[in-house]
Amino acid sequence: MAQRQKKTAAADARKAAAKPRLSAQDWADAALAAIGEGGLAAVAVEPLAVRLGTTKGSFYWHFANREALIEAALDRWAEINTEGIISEVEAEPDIRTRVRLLFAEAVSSASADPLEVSLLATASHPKVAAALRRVTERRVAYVAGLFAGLGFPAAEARRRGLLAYTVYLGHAQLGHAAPSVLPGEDEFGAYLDEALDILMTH
Amino acid sequence: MAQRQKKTAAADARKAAAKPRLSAQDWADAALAAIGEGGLAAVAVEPLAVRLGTTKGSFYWHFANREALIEAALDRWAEINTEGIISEVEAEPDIRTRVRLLFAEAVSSASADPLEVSLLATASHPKVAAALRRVTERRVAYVAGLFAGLGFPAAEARRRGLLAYTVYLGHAQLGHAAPSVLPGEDEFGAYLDEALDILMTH
DNA sequence: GGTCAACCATACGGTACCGTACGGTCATGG
DNA sequence: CCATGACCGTACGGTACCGTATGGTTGACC
Repeated sequence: MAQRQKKTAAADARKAAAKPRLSAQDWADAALAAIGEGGLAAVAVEPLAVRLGTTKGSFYWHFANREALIEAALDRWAEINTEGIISEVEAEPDIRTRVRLLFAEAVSSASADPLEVSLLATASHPKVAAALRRVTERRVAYVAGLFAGLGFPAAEARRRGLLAYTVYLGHAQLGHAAPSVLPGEDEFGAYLDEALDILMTH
Repeated sequence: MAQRQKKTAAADARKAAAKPRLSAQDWADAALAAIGEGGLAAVAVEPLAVRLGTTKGSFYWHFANREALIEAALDRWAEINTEGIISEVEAEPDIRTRVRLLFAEAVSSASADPLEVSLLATASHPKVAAALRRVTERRVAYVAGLFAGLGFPAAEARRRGLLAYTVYLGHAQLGHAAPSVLPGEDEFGAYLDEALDILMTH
C-alpha cells in the first residue's frame, strides 16, 4: 500500500499541476464515482486514467485487471455504506424516531447519489451480486431489529422489516426511473410519515 | 461450396433449418429477450444476428441503427406490458381480491422474467427512461384507482397506491439482487397477505 | 421467363476498450 | 551518488462491436 509523503518538503515540489502519485484507493474511489455516473460499464481503465490525469501504466501497476478494480471498489462501498447510516442513526434513542430518521436519510441519500441504484442495475455481475447480498442482509436484519424493538414478535418484525426495506428500494428505484410519480418536495414529509405510520402500527 | 438445390419446391426446402426471412418484429423480440438476459448492453447487432441465424445485412435493412431497434423493442414492451396484467385482473369483481391477484401476478411474473428489472437497470438511457415513465405512471394510476375503490379519498389513495407500487418494485429488485432475504416458497403467501393487509386497512 | 423490389451476405473501415511489454523517472537508503 | 524498487508513459496487438457499401438471392407479378 502506498505511504503518501510522510515527511520532507517533497510535497511542496508538486505544488501545482504536478504528478500526484496515485494509490489503489484513488482508483477505487474513481471507479465508484464512475459507477454512480455510468454504471458498471463506465468502469473502464482508459477513461478512468484520463480522468485521473494518468495512464493505464499506473492502473496496471496497482491492479491485476479491471475485475480486481471492481472488486476493490465494491469492498470499499460495502464497508463505507453498510455501517455508515446505521451508526449515524443509532444515536437517536426513540425507536420510532430512529426509523423515521433512517428512512429520511436513506431515501434522500439514494436520490442524491445514484451509486446504489447503479449497483442494483448490475446485479448480474457475480461480484456485485455478492456485495449486494451482504449489504442487503445486513440492512434488512437491522430494520427487522428495529421493528422487534417496537414490540413486534420476531417473525413479524422480520416481515415488516423486509416490507419496509422493499419500500425503500422501490422508492429509490422510482426516484431514478420515474420521479414524476413521486410526491413533490412539499408533500414529501407527509407521505413519508404516513408510509411509516402504516408500517409501524400494529 | 454451396450447391444450391433446384428452385423447385423451394418452400419445402426450408421446412427445417432454412432461411425464415425475418421481420422487424422478430428483431425487436430478440432484442427484448437479450435485454432480459444481459441488459441493454446485450442488444448488440452482430450477436443478435448470430442468434437469429442471419447477418447484419438483414438488420440494417429493417432498422436504421441499433438505437432504432431499442426503440422498437421498448415500444413493444410498453404495449404488451402496460395493459396485459391489468386487463387480466379486471375480471375479478371484488377489489381486495383484485389487488391481491394483481400483486401475486406481478410479483411472480417479475421473478420469472428479469426483463423489467433489466430495464430499470438502464433507466439512464433516455428512451428507456421514457418508456419506464409511461408504464410506471399508468400502473401507479391504476393501483391508486383500486385504492380509491376501497374507500380511500383520492389523495390518500394515490399515496397508498404509490406505496404499494414501491413495495412491488422493491420486491422485484430484491428477488433479483438478494433473493435470500425473501421469505421462502411456503411462507410467501402469508407474507403477501400480511403486506397487502397492512396496505389496505384504514 | 423477365423485372423489380424486398431481403440477405460479405467485406470493409472505424472506434473503444483490454491487457502486455518495456522503457523512463524519481525518491529513498545504503 | 548511485542502485533499487515503486510508479508511470507509450506503443502495440487483440477483440468486440457499429455502421456502410455493394453485390447477391428470392419471390410475386406481369
